[in-house]
Amino acid sequence: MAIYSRQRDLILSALKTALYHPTADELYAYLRPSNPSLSLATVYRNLRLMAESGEIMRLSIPGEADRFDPVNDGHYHMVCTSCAEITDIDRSSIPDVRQAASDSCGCCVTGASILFYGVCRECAGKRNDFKDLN
Amino acid sequence: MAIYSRQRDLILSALKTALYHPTADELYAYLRPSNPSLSLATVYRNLRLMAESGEIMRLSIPGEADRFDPVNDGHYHMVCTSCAEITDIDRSSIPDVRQAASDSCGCCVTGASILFYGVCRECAGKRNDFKDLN
DNA sequence: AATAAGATTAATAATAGTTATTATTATTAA
DNA sequence: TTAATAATAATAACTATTATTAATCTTATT
Repeated sequence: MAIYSRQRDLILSALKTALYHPTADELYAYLRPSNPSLSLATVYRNLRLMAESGEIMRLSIPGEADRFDPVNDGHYHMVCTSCAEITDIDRSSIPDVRQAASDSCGCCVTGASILFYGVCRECAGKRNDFKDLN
Repeated sequence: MAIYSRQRDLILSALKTALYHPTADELYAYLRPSNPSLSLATVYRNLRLMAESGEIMRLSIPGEADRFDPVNDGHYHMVCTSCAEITDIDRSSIPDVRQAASDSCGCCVTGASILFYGVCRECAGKRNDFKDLN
């Protein structure tokens, strides 16, 4: 998808600059001050278009607003159950489970979306400090 | 969680009787005729309570309403990209990828929610019949 | 450069899914 | 039995997202 509009370009570069995985609304809040005429619907629409074209990655976490990742190489994500931060997990480090799924259900499994849950390093560190908090 | 109310009992047994993975709204539509005073919010609330207590399983599929599974043994699911039907996939038939994820991100991964995508057997069969439809 | 065709926008309305509120009713415990 | 607690029905409210539409911007063509 060619960059066709200033707004799409803005949204994509904001997403690429972000150090986390923002929601549509967070991107909007970030861009709004410097682009007062930007519309929230435009943010949603362009994120959807870019996700559909495979240019970026949509990240659905149950019970939360969708988040977006500028890197679409099929990598996975881990959600910290303590602070909700999202950590990237390289795809190549996870064994492919699609064949096992195909064998199990007797049909052709072509994709697998995995969301890991755990405690991120920062939160794990904090846990060790609990004794200091008492 | 003990069965405390007639409504919760109703909702749980309807879910157990269902031959698929219904949404809150579908359960409501199913129960309403025989229980005209049942409230949709009651269905949502009880499903949420039972999912939180681990009695049932909430199934989030991006872009769709949440679905529910009466069996909470951590099994996985496959969504047919053709007809949207959901097939259960036994947990034991899929290699555990949590350790690989832990190793990759350097933190403790305790859970993995996997949603497989593919074509169910019925739809795969239909595909072979395309020639008959022309 | 002018212009016509088509795409994109801003603004806002609308929708879907879900949760919150509240007065009332049911359940449990004393 | 009665007080305390919890659940309900009905409905309002909320959040995330998409649809609508008139106006504006792009692009290709003259």
